[in-house]
Amino acid sequence: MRPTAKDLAEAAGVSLATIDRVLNERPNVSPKAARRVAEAIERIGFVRNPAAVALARNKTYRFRFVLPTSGDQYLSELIAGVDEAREALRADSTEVEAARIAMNDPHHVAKYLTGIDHDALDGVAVMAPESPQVRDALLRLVERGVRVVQFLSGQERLESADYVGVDNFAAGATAGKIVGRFIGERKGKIVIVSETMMALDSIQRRLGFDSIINAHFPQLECLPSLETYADERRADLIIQRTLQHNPDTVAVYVLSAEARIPLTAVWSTQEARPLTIVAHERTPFSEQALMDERIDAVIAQDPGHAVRSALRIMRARSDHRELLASQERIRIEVLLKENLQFA
Amino acid sequence: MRPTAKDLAEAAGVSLATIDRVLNERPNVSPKAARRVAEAIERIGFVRNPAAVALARNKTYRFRFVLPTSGDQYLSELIAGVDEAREALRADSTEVEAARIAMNDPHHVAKYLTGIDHDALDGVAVMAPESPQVRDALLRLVERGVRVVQFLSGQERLESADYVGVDNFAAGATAGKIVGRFIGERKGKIVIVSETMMALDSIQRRLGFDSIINAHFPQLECLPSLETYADERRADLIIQRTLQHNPDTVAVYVLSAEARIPLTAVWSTQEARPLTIVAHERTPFSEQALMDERIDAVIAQDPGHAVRSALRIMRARSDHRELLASQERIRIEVLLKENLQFA
DNA sequence: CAAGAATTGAGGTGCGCACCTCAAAATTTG
DNA sequence: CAAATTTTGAGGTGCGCACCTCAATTCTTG
Repeated sequence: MRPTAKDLAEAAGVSLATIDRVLNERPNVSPKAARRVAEAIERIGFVRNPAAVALARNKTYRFRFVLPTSGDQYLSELIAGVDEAREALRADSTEVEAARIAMNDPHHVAKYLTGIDHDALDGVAVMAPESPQVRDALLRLVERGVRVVQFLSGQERLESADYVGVDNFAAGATAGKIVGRFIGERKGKIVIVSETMMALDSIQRRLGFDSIINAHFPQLECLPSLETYADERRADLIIQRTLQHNPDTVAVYVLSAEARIPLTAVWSTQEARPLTIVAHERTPFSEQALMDERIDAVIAQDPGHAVRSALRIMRARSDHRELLASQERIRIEVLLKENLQFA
Repeated sequence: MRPTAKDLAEAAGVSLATIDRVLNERPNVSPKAARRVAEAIERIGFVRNPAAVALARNKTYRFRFVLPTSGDQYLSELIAGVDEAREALRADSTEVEAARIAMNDPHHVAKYLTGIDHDALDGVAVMAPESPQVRDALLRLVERGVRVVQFLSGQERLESADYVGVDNFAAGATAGKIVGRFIGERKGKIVIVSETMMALDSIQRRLGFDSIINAHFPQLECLPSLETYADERRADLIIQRTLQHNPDTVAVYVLSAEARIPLTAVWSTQEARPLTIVAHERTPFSEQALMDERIDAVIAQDPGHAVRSALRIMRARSDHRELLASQERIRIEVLLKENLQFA
């Protein structure tokens, strides 16, 4: 039989009350008693029954995802992931919500974060661009006892918070390797498109991409990043112009999550010439384009996994529990037409 | 406040005893009462508290992985995954064990499976090659109330069991696409090595690989599969001979989980000539070879994820619970040097 | 309509732990 | 050494549910 707290009390030669004080880190425990209990835990292999703990505590957890208002299909996938998790966790006394706020003004984001009621919320997963104000607001949240996860965004990593997402330098490098190897011996230029190069993740992806191309594929030349600012007209214009000025373009790399606008522009200008095209994130658009062989590869991070991972982390931190690191590593996935695997 | 069984009883206008009968599918419930309870569950949004259920049931789950005795590094990774899961689930009254049995004689495997004590075990995850006898033994286990998962192996899929693992045809196709695109325009032959072509998964991978090469890369020719039978001497011999007879070889595809023996043979014969090499499964060997750029890509299925998935499935089946399908899909990962991401 | 069967309700117990109170014992302090 | 303080123990309650018993009620069936 698995030992209970009562068995532990006997083994340690103390009362149940003292066991309770030790296990729940209550005050008024002598070092001697603490030692005896710790030793007994080791000796008899005591492990608290999480079901009993959960029942006795009878606590409901509240976690919030803070996501941008703007955003295209990938954001929808994320929202879907949050909804799915909310349903799945309803049974476990865990409330999951998603807030959408405008991310263009860091001051506004910081204000929102500061305004969060810290005893109504156990954790937040924040997807916001880097800014000192946001950074400070996050730190203050942590100080007030809210578990913070930096979520899929190009934030400077905080010591006191967890990060969920891929290494964007590596993601860019992976894209670079795929582009380089798919093109082969041919010489030519690579058009690189981004929504904005202000974001840290875009910068890191670009750096990773360039590092591989420069080191391994000297016959290829990366053009300066084109920024669409999520503006369709602007995207059409600059992409058309760039492709016309560079008839020796052999590849297009879209490093933002949303590839629809730039690639539509590419395909409208450029009908016959075969380009190697690599984009980021699995969305209905990129899925379809992979199936149609209009995109060669997609570098992705699974949004559902990211959401679940953030929740597991916040939950574990709330309970002062360890977590299984290997399960929380978000993979840099390489998707081809062949390994899409629809469920 | 979240509704409890008591609230549900009130809402349905029945007693707690009837609620208990309905929830736990006990006999002697009139259709009328069942309907009233079902309606009330919907109406007030009742969800059983899993912590309370677990505590009251006070059941310990026992799951066993049945793995082959032979096998190299990938099997070690699997065992490590099982060990990790065992530790993680110890708290949840779940015992996880791994049994190693010889898989060469299907009769022996079937006998082992038949000998399993079905009330001492809640579920088994079996990694065994296809055979009618094993298939029947698994079916009998299911009939006796043991949850069965067909685990990472080329079994014919059973209706009454779950499958954890990738679609091997798609995995082979993915390998084919990578090989084809990495080689580019060049003409040449592809050496394909397998431990054995008796296994269903090897056959499926080969079919997937061929289908892509034939359809998209007519300049490449797939040679007949070389079978090593896990014999180092034999591998050296046949691989050397094949490479010498086919000086126009441009790629090697190893479709078994263990790439060490065949690739060592390749590298020893073939020093200078640059070959595109694709193998399966992430192991210390394949990791190192990727880092050293002696392998170009690895097609992998995460063993840790597979183990956790199998356990989640067996647990959910035991509790008659639904599970989150999206979480249980094992991805066909494409690993390059760039996206290895050491933890 | 009576006897049998099926259904329902009331009530109790226990799962393992958190959280609380109060008194007793041990230790520290002036 | 006495008083103040800290530490410890005993004991109780409740979390939400599963599982059990027994009596009361309703429904079948010949």
